[in-house]
Amino acid sequence: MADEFKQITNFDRLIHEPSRLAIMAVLSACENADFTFLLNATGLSKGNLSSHLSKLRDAGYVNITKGFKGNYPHTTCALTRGGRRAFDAYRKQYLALARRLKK
Amino acid sequence: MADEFKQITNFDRLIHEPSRLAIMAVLSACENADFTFLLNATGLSKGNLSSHLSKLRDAGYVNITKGFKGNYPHTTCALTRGGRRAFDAYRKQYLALARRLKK
DNA sequence: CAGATATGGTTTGTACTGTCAACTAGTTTA
DNA sequence: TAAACTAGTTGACAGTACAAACCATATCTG
Repeated sequence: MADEFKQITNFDRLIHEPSRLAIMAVLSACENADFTFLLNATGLSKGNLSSHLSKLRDAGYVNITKGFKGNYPHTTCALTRGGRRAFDAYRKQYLALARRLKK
Repeated sequence: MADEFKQITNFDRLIHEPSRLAIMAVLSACENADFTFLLNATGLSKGNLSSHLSKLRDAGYVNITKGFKGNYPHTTCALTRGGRRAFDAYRKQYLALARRLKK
């Protein structure tokens, strides 16, 4: 039958979590994005976004750069090479299951 | 831009969890399955499978029937109507994101 | 100038969840 | 009768997500 179902349990949970999946999806599309932009794009609360970003940074998936824009602090995020690789791998698994579910 | 990314955070987490997603995917394909079959199909441990099944039953997504097959206890599981509906809804969201990720 | 409000976040607390190891309960084998 | 197997369930523990509170600074408002 299908190892495909077994594969599901191997999804990268760090990415699979909906909040982080949204973040990763946005970042993979936008190349780099600031905190406020992610806030709007994902609909997450600030606290949530902050902690998920920290987790993704700790995993080495995103790079967080803090600086200033005018007088306000300003945080920009981008996928690292590793993050992009991890997301590509996830995407592959995701799409494999999608093909299964389509039928 | 895209509400699609916001939609991600609305995934039904009960189904989205990889272990349960595997279970639901199998059940949606097989119409009804016994414990051992699910064990093999998903690769989960018995304890894990048991507790996830309980959760899905508590949510009203699967129906669990206990009986005997010969002398051994025997548990069969099937999606309820509600479970099938929920899974269909999830599938729709899943595939919508898949289309996004394909590009 | 004092106070209120906005920006851009971080930290904390709580409640939930997933997972594995250990256990129950009965059956077969030798 | 003792060991090993089938078919599960339960308990304990670690990890997580989320909201609410908090912080620092900057800019308006009267």
